[in-house]
Amino acid sequence: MNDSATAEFPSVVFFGSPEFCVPCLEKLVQCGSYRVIAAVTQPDKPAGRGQRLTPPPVKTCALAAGLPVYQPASLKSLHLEVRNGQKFLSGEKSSTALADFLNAQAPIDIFITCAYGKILPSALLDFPQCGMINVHPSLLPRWRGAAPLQHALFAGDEKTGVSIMQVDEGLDTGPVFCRAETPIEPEETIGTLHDKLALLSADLLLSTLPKVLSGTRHAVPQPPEGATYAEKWEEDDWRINWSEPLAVTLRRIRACSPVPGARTSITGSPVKIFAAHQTADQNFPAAEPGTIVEVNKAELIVSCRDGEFAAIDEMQFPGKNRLRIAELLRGRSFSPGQQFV
RNA sequence: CGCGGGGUAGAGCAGUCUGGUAGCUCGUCGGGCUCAUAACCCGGAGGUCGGUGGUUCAAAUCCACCCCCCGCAA
Repeated sequence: MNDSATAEFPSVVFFGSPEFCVPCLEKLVQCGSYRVIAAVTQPDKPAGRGQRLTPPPVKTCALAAGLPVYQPASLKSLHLEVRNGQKFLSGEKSSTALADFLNAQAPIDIFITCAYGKILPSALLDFPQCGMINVHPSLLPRWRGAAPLQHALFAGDEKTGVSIMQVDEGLDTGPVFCRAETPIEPEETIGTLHDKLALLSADLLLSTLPKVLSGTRHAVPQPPEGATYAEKWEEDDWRINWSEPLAVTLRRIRACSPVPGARTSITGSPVKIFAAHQTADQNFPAAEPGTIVEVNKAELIVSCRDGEFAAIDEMQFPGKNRLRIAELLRGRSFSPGQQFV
């Protein structure tokens, strides 16, 4: 056992699952200033075509870095007790191995979480010296919760960002150490925003972590005013309602592009729309929302509410590739009067 | 073995059920018309119909296996 070389580095355990938090884990490992002793992530799940068991991205990243990986199905049973001034975790079933591991590694300096995807019990929050901090991709207290990126984009916010906070019992309610802002560009999609904030998260984490560990940065409670919750971004949110104002429809499309794709349907066939814009020329006959008012070689123009018109730029039919509108129109014909529903 | 769709010219598609000359829109190349054009007219090039094997006088089409892509559901 020779840990004299590493003993001086703060020890951390990383809790995270999706692609979004991979840059955080990568930078944490690569910067060489921390002893990342394990990654905790969701269990492998059947995913994709064929339902093959698929590891969460964080697992793949952690294994590549040679880190131990724990994937408890549940953390609910974790319990903390103090014996002779020493903290001990105990857990049942799937969390037993993690509890044993953490006890063996104690004392641990800090737990870091980012998009782990499960509620973390208070027993865990109290175990490390500095508790647990969370990297949350919004400007807290705005957009606490599961889908802050989509909601910031869909609400038409002009800026968003990343907050690093002390985790407490509530849902993203803990005091905030540090925030970083970034503008939401007019053409921003969930894809571009995701990538941007994933990198910003990693940068902010690395710049904030030393101050948190040294106690030189204190967390400030979130102001109660301005708190909003970003519910999960689900199927209802993906569906285009052509009776909504055009601006809402365009933001919905951007908040769903490239995944999962904003849904609508035409002539009985479901379709996804990935990009659209407001037409410069608004000189089309008034028509029911969702009605095709103009089709030519390069354009498919749809009526929305209030005499506004959307030109569809990218669309996909089931079983087919996602296509720019001009390509799609070569193999498929539409006529004015047809309805998107 | 989760369910389903698909692979045909550079792009997007039809043709497959009911086997019998390889087709459409666009692009591309050449020519024409025009003050001009992304418009229009004429002409050309470009395909071993995803792969392998089988059935047949004959396979894009029917049968078997394989490869790749996409959608749904989780």
